[in-house]
Amino acid sequence: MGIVTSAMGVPVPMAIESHCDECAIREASICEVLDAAQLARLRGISTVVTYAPNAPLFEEGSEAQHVSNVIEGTVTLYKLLPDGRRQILGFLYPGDFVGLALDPTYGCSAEATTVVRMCRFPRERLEKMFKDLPALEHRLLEIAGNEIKAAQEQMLLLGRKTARERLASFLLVLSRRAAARGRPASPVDLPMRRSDIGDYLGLTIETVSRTFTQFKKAGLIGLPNQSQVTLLQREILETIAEGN
Amino acid sequence: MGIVTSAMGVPVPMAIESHCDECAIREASICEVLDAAQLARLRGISTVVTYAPNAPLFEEGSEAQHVSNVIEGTVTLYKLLPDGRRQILGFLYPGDFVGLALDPTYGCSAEATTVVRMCRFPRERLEKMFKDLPALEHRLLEIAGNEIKAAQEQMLLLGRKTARERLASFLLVLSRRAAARGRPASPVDLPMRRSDIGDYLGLTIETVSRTFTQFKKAGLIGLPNQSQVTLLQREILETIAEGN
DNA sequence: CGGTTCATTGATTCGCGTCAATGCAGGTGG
DNA sequence: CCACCTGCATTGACGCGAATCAATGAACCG
Repeated sequence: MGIVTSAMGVPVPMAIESHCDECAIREASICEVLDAAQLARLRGISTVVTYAPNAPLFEEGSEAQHVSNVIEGTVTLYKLLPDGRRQILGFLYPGDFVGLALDPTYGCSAEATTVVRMCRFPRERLEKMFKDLPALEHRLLEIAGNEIKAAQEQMLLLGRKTARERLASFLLVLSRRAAARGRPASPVDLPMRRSDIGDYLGLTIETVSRTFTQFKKAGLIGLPNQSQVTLLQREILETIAEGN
Repeated sequence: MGIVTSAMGVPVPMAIESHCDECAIREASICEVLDAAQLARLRGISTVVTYAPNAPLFEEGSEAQHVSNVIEGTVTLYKLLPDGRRQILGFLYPGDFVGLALDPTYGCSAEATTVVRMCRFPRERLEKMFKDLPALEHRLLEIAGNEIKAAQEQMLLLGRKTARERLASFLLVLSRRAAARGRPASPVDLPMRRSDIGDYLGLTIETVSRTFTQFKKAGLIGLPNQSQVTLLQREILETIAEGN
């Protein structure tokens, strides 16, 4: 493996690879809309980089030099208040897109939750490529639309749902997401810590923990270990998540 | 003026006009990136519609037939939980864009807050036009990026800020928005009701009201009437909004 | 084995929600 | 012109859900 942090504390990728022939997520990423020739051009400007867990990818307000696709692992996007309060905006999984193509500065910070491999494009070069590959821009607009919808759902959650409703919603989203990727819908993986879940749902660690045990005692979920949840009563969880 | 609601309760536009030569918001809307010839094509598929206050524009989950630009008035976007809890996702002002171009169903509901005039495009026809006018799609991607950033800021507010911080943030955003449109930054207009502010900030009417009077007593704002706020101590409000 | 990190659980506090009353402006009809 | 409504905003009293503070457990690791 490689360097994770330079002598000056500046984060740098752990490792840099190069190709995308056997890319595991190609059909889920921005490349899916391109034919072979176009893909070759895109590959020309892409680099695969690897980050260690907890490595910062970029910080809010800094110049957005790259735009990336997650290939492996999960990435946490968040914003901070000056006193340290944190709001996690999302957890990105393989296939997810990082960095708005057209904005020259990042609106939030990002760090690797697990070991992360990403396919990275220099933002400016990608942008120039839009002129020749309108399909690429179309695809990004599609992705942006999905993100907006997800953000709106999250605003409903943060503004109006109770702790129980938030956690139930969270578990179901993870479960559906896993199913959509061909993974089992039920033992749901939680690659993040309780504090991350809390910061994502606008709750404290303690409330997250208490709500987990409450669900467990009610027979709605099983907690085989800290990072897995079995959904035992999916329908009841769904009712809870919708606020009934 | 025209019909506001048909006999069957189906909402229909109050009035329909036609041109966009003296459009007040052209440079702020999606049209700004087009030259005269392109604009003529776009105009060909556009209609100006007017809605009365409280008229519903569309409902979550329904088919997205149009995509529009607000010309005049303000629009409220929101989501509901089955028991009636409401989260307002945003207030749209002249120049703002309604409806993600690429999604065939609406992810939220919308209604007119005031009298509203909008420039409306049939979604499918607009989409077809993308092929010839890539600049249009580029502009939409830009708009989507701004919306994502705003949504992220709002998630921070809803998940982590206190009532005071939320209201201060809200007033400042409105003030900056007004200034950016060449209006005075200080007596801020509140075209929406207290309950709308509450549903936008994830608070109750009462908390919004109490926080207003708290700010007023502290000399931070003035409340000449129910729908206007004078920002007397902008810097202090800014400190509060950032969480200090 | 002690140290570190994270999760759980309990006791208590507190900010905001809930419930209820009052105020206030605009509109309508007598 | 006034009495009365209606819709909103304000204010107060009280309660609750989640935060805070604090202790204990559990897993992992050098």
